[in-house]
Amino acid sequence: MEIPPKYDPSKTEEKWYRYWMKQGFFHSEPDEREPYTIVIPPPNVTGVLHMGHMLNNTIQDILVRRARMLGYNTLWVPGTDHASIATEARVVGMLREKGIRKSDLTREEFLNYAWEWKEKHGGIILEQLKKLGASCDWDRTRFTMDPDMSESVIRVFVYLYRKGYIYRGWRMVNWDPQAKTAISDEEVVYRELQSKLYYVKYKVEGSDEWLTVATTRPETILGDTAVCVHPDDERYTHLVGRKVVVPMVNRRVPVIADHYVDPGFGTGALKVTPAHDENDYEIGLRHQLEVIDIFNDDGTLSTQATLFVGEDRFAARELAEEQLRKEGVLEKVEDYVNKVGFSERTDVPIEPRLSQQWFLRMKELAQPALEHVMNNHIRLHPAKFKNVYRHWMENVRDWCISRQLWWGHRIPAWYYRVPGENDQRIVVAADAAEALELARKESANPSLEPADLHQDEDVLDTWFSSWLWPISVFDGVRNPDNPDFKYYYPTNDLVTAPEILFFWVARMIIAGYEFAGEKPFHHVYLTGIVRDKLGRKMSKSLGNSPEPLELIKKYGADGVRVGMLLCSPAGNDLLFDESLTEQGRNFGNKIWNAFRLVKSWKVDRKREQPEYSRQAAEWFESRIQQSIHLLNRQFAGYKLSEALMNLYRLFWDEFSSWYLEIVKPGFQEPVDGVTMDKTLDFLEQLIILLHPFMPFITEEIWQRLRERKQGESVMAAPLPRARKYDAELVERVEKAKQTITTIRSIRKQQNIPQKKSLELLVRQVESEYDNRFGEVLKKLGNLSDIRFIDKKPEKALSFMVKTTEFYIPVGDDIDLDAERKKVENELEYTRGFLDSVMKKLNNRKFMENAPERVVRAELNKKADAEARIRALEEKLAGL
RNA sequence: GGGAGCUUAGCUCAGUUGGUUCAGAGCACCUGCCUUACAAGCAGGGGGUCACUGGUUCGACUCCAGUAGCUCCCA
Repeated sequence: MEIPPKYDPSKTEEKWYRYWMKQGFFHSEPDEREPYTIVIPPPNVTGVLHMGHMLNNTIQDILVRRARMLGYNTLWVPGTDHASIATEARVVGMLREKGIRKSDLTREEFLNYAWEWKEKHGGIILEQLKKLGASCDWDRTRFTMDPDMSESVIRVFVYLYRKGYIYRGWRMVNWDPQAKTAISDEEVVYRELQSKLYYVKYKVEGSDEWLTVATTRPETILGDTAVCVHPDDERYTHLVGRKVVVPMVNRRVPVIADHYVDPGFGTGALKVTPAHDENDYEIGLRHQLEVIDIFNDDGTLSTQATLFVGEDRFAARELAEEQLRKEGVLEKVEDYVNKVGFSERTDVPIEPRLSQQWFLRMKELAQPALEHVMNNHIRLHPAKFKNVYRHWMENVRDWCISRQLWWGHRIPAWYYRVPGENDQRIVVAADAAEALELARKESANPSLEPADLHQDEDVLDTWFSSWLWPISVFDGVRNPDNPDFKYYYPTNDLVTAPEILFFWVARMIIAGYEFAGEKPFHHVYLTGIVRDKLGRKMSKSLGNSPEPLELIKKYGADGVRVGMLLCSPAGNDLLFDESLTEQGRNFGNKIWNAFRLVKSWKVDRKREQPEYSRQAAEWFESRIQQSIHLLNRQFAGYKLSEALMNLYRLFWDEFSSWYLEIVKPGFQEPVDGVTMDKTLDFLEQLIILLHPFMPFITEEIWQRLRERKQGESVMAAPLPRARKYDAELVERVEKAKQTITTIRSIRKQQNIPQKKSLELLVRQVESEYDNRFGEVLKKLGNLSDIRFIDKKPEKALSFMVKTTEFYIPVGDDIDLDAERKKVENELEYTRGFLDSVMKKLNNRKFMENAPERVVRAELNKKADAEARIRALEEKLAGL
């Protein structure tokens, strides 16, 4: 069969993925083997594949495929999360296009639309992962709102509430006025903004004096309930305790003193708006200030503001500026750069807002999670993230877990009234029936009806379900004794981005210890962020992100995988460039052509194996082992980039450029049987080693390499184990290779064509030249003969490898001057080298303090250098 | 403002407890080749005062201190 000279991924990738699926290779059930488990970081159900996913899932697939080939019972659980805010925004947008407003719908109607949307669009990203070759067990695909997963979330909420970890309280939260929900601290991104600093005069009551404050948000003056100065600020001590009049609203508010104020900023006087600034709120608490909330939930001004009611907060800012100017109290306006928080979800500026939310107390829960990372029970790769992790965990703050949305897990809290009490009572229970029962009991009122109870309208933060992911995908919350959970948990590796170390990883660890009594995973591999060549984060708005599926189409999934990995040492950001995927594709083509060459050989079983081929096979046997040892170390340290480079060089340099070139039969000549078998065997080993990185091309070649039965696959081939090998042999060949390279170099310098065969003379005076690979030398160097001599020959080019002198007789056309110059240069260098060695050896302290090993090494260097110098001097004399 | 980390070839990065072949790899670059496996290739080659300054040491890319620049996280 004719094999095309270029590898075409489009002809193989679909075919083999279907084959693997059909054979059920990705599926796992518990058995007697040791398990190896990864749960996918569930991508957002609204998401489409981006470069970050490509990297992340390539790495997971490599780990999973390797584990499978090492004989583990391997499971990679795929799935998606429901992404409350993002999905709800998407659905609201879709409805708007149909002319439907969310506010016109009941909760149930809205959720019907949302589910419809999810069923239709929710699986795109998982389909895309298949194109990448991801060997997930698709039979186990999970979604964070699956019934059993939802039940787990509710159970956990009830459990934590009853344990006293969950409470409801007023807090300053990060309010997203567009999504109309609170978001967590972690979902706020701070950006520097060019804004203005307004200096506004407040009239001191009962005097002619004015007090000037500086603010970036003049519209919030409407909610001012105090002006604050530093207690030690002498400019203002006489005013403390007096009252000032708030402009625009003419409210009388006290001047208070608090250490929070920075006397150096602005005028040293701070206007205090407890409802709209976290620090002001704290000050308000300390000084029992009134709280006036001037905003509605959509960021417009409320009736409490009294002015500009119904205007958007930014319009109100301009109106306020105008009004202040009109009142003559706007002293000046300066340009000012400040940091403003934006919602990660909707990208609108966050409004600090006082609202009633549900919180999870974190301090205590975080303890075991902190310890087990610090003591390496759970290992972070690279370990530098331990510091960051510790810092966060030691300063962990309570987690706001409620969101003012409908799409998600509705908070299982019910409110009801007891006659004679002002505040509603709360019951927390797994469902309405249980809640009713509880409420009846707690209120001692058995006549309470379902209609008397009203469930909280909010849903839980999405992370409040994904923190259970490693447990709940195996139903470990509800059924901790089920066989899947017992077998697959804890999982082995988690692969994710450092960006969500706290959002998700830390919380999963917390959940693991709290709900399963055991860590969720042994290792966390933190990938870098995919950036463009210029180091900018890839984003839709910049348009600097390549379309992953287009890349796959262009370079093949294997090429893209290699490209991603080539630039991604763990934890470092990777500067992605399309040329890397090109390199990946080229590597695939190299593999393809090596395969093509070997397959093209005609075999003559009667033919005897040439000596050079025997030598090459003997060497490569050890060489491949050397790489396997290294590979195992690299995987143990999660150095996947290096592992790939190791194989890349093994295949390209060692196997293709050296081994194949040695054993390659002459034009139209057959190869002997022994060499053919050996070569096929080497190639097969290399293909197997490469499979986790490049699943498709390796399957294609593996299937063609030998007769295979239906149902067989390289996926199931055992990975070659590390065995003992002859390291010295590898070293010797390195010397032989160096000799060949030098001969080639000389040919090039002297314009001697490769076709012209040469004689190589070896002079062994002080060193022992090893001619074990002489036949290899002859073939690759095109040498007619290798002879040993005692005396330097006339009219010969010379070179040295280590301490061995080599000569190539070239007759009359030798450039004596150039040759002399070359030798002189080398002499000078070697003498300098000897000097530096002698400096050490003559240093008494060195001889006393340095370990014997090092001293011996220096003595060896001395001997070598002296031998070399003698040889060079003789050579020079002969010229 | 607080914390962490980084700085090695044009680019992206390795460099394991300070000591042989410790200054390395890939890409890029230069030169010569369309040599019937591969031009998505082959052969050969150049390139770095290891950010800077000082200290410890017989010996520093490696340890310590300071300086400069960059990045990230948190407030």
